[in-house]
Amino acid sequence: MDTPEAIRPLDRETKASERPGDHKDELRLWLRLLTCSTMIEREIRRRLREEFRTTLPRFDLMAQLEKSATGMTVGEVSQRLMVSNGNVTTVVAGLVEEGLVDKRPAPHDRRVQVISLTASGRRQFRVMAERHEEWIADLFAGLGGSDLPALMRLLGTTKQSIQGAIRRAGAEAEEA
Amino acid sequence: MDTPEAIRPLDRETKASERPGDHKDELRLWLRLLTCSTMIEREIRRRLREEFRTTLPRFDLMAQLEKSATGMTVGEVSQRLMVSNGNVTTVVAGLVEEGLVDKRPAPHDRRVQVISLTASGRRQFRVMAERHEEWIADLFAGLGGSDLPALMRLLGTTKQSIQGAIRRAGAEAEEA
DNA sequence: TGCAAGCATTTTAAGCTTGAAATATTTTTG
DNA sequence: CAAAAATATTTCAAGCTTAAAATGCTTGCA
Repeated sequence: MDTPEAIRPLDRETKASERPGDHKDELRLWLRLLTCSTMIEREIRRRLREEFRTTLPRFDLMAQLEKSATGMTVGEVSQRLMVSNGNVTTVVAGLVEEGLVDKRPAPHDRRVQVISLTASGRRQFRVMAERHEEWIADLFAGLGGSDLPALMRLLGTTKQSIQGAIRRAGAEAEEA
Repeated sequence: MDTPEAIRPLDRETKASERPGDHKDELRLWLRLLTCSTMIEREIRRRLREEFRTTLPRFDLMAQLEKSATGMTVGEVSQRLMVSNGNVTTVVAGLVEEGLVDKRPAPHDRRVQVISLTASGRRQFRVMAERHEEWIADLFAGLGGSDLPALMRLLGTTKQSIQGAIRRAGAEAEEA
């Protein structure tokens, strides 16, 4: 009742250009991307909780720290993880509490805090990271041989597209 | 110093099967998927806040309700949105407060609450949905003509792969 | 030198999210 | 029919997240 006959014929056209102002395909794509991402994230959270009694934010933070031998500042971590500074402060506090992470002021600039894994943190992370890698491989196991690189490439293009759009929006706000 | 010569040659091989136990490609794919999803989500949240003083959870909830003429139960919404029941309760409370959503007990089963958009809610949602669709189209604007359906297809395969893995994990837990 | 501007981090207030426990109702079963 | 099991929702406690304000330090400049 809300799909008038007059519009029907266009349903077979997939080119957005032939349906000016209609972007349902992009919307569907976004929905599907979000669904995949959400399902994986939920499952990883669940398994981290079940198997290691920890959370995804903590795991992600430790993963960043593990990559750096010398430690990272709060600012660096927050940029890498794409979360706010305050967020890093909070999550780090929990990890310090558990003795997995070390936090000390930088020697030359007392504003800066340097965060690093403790020996115990590094040990525990290695165990979790190995399991995590298996979980991810398992979740993507249904993709055929050529699907993986193809998806990788398309998501690369997508990432650039997103960054471009965000940059455009930012530049627009700049002009004011 | 932590990349011994002996391992180097394999770096050119992309087939995981030739590096038993290694799933770095899947890991990179997951990271990229998550990055895309996170960047879009953050940008949409930002624009919803700036332009409409609202949040993504509220928008998503209204979007579900808009699809149903007769209203939906809390359980239905929570399943569709893949969030907990308690979450729906909270977000609905806010929307009822603002007069955008209506909530009433189902006539035949007093455990059930039926949620629906008010006239005002429906009106406001239409405006937001139109802008939202434009934003998404803009974010994906950098994808070439064939990229969109290709990505759609690959994400479909991915979704099935994930669902399979989650089902397997669930069945495993069942056996205990 | 002294002070203004800039930076890195923390704090704060508000809202989202979850899993689990509690509540209220309906359905099943003995 | 009554008790038990199942179901729908809400409440609760804990933790995550953010933007904005506050704090404390450094740097550049007059």
